[in-house]
Amino acid sequence: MTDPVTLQDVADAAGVSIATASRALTGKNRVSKQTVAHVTRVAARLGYRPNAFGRALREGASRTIGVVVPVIGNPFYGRIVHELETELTEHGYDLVIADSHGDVERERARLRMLADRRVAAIIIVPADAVASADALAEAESFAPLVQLDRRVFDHRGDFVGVDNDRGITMLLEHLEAEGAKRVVLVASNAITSAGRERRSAFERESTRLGLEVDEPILDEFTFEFGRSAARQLMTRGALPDAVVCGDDLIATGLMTEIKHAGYRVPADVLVTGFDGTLLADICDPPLTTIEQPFRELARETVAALVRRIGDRSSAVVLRRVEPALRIASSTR
Amino acid sequence: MTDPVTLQDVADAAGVSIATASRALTGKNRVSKQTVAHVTRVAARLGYRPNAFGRALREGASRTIGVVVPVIGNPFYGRIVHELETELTEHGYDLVIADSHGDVERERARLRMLADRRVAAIIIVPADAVASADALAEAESFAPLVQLDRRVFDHRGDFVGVDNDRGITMLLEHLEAEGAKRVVLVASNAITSAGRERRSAFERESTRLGLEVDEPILDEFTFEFGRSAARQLMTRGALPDAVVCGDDLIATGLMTEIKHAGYRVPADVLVTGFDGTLLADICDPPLTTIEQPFRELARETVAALVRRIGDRSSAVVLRRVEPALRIASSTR
DNA sequence: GTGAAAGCGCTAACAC
DNA sequence: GTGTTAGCGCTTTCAC
Repeated sequence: MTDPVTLQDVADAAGVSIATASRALTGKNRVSKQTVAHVTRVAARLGYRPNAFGRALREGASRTIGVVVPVIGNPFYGRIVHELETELTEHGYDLVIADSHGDVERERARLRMLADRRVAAIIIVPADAVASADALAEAESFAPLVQLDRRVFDHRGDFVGVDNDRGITMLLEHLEAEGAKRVVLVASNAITSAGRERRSAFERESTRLGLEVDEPILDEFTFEFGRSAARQLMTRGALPDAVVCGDDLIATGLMTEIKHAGYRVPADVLVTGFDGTLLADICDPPLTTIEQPFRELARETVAALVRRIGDRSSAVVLRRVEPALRIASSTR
Repeated sequence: MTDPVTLQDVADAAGVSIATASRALTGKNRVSKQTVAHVTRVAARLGYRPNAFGRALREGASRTIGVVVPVIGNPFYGRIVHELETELTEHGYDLVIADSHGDVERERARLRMLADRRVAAIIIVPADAVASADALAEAESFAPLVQLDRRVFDHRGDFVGVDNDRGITMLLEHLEAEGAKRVVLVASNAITSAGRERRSAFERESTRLGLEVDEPILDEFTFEFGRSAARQLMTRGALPDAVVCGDDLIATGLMTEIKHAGYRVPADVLVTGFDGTLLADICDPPLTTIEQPFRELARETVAALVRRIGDRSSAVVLRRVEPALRIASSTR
């Protein structure tokens, strides 16, 4: 580890002042072409890399975006982060990732960390639609903030997410067309806007379509819960015609356990997921699910962010992106 | 967004000097308990947050670790990153994530970004066991660096990874015990140490066990390739007794396509994966695979990192972690 | 077109 | 136990 080369070193080696070296390298001000070429060459020869702290300290802001998600290991968020990384890199931003583990206190701590680092802005999938409010408000006093996928009810701020209502509606209409008469919802009981939206759409649409609705089973977004929900469902007696799951993870867990008990999907029961992750392709039968437009979500989120960074007082953005119904063998 | 509160603001409001305020808040030097309490209270009231740049600039290093993985969206790396996040946070470090997209040039760019940010150290899963050498050497001149999961052949540096040789050996012994006589390898052709190790272990052990070996099919670590490999395999004529796949993603893709063509797993052919991700539980039948000890890998990596940060000249660490064979229905 | 110098926020060495 | 001050690397006035 050699001593880092500073701008002063470059200036000395090039025989110019540090100011000229700075101007030559950033290219922002009038410097002779000759000097620019010379300094650039010297910098390259010395292996000069600008110190991001010096620059950020001076400029009062970094070129870094903080991203907070509940669980990076969840395929859905993994995919989201991947797309955000691609999109942000194209805009010249770096990414700092934080994992809230779905816990509000941890989320607060991670947001403070991002604030300390003077990130240019924050993208967050809030852990809780109610309890995250304080931490979000605090964070927003430090940096522009955009909510992704879920939003906090009391927080007036930018939001980009899929149209959950539309997704559930498409699923139920599809199930009804496939002949389902009795349905049940298996989802997370975490207090999230996405969960609420999906649940209320489920209730409204099942009524509208004249479907019989069993008592929902609610817990968390995990494969394990999907399995446990299946067991609960089977002890209730006759299975409903269709199970609408909160996400692909729950759906695959549930399907695994149901098949294990000797039932067949879709012959005995239809099953649907939500998100359109890889899991939906991998399970057997492949899962009918709602495809989240990952690329578009990332693009819209970054667009909102850039707008917000440019003008903190611009109108609040509430962007609903259209999902797609992906029909597979689990429902026909 | 109110103007950020600086240490000077706190000092003024508390009626002490900036140095005292600094000492009171960092708690590193002798200050009266009274002053500490007072300054702490004032800082909290003002909503003071230390500027990480000022601190890092002064201290010459940040409390941030850079992590570079090929694809964050891949469940295996998603899981790895999640565990690293947990472990690093416990040590008081933050995490900056970068995605190399498996591309050497992009990897170089991301490593430079991390160097610019003066990360305290770097954890990397190199994209290429040969072509990544230059970028790694350059990065290591800026910050301590630990390789995880894969290593660069020409790079003498710390490495933590699973014992791939042992994993493949366990798989083949298991397959042989299940009666397999003819086997084939379906894996990535990317030049990675893990790939090489698994492949040479496959060749050596299949010979040792007296197994007949078909020509391997090599491409990339994706679900899609798994499917395409299955099609290639089926056009060759009679299927082998067992297919050993480079990772769970390939295995699940392959299994999907094989079943689609009417073959049964494990009745017609045995299939194994590698990594022990969620995918192995979700597919049907569940996949026999090699379980990577994710927690332990993360722990060992961070331990090596901390050691290296503490003493840049300490002996090179080459840590092989023991995998476990997880037997499931795909092989019996 | 270029140089000198101030200052971003912080910590630590040095006084007292 | 507390205050004063230098300086980390950088950009940007302000002179010339």
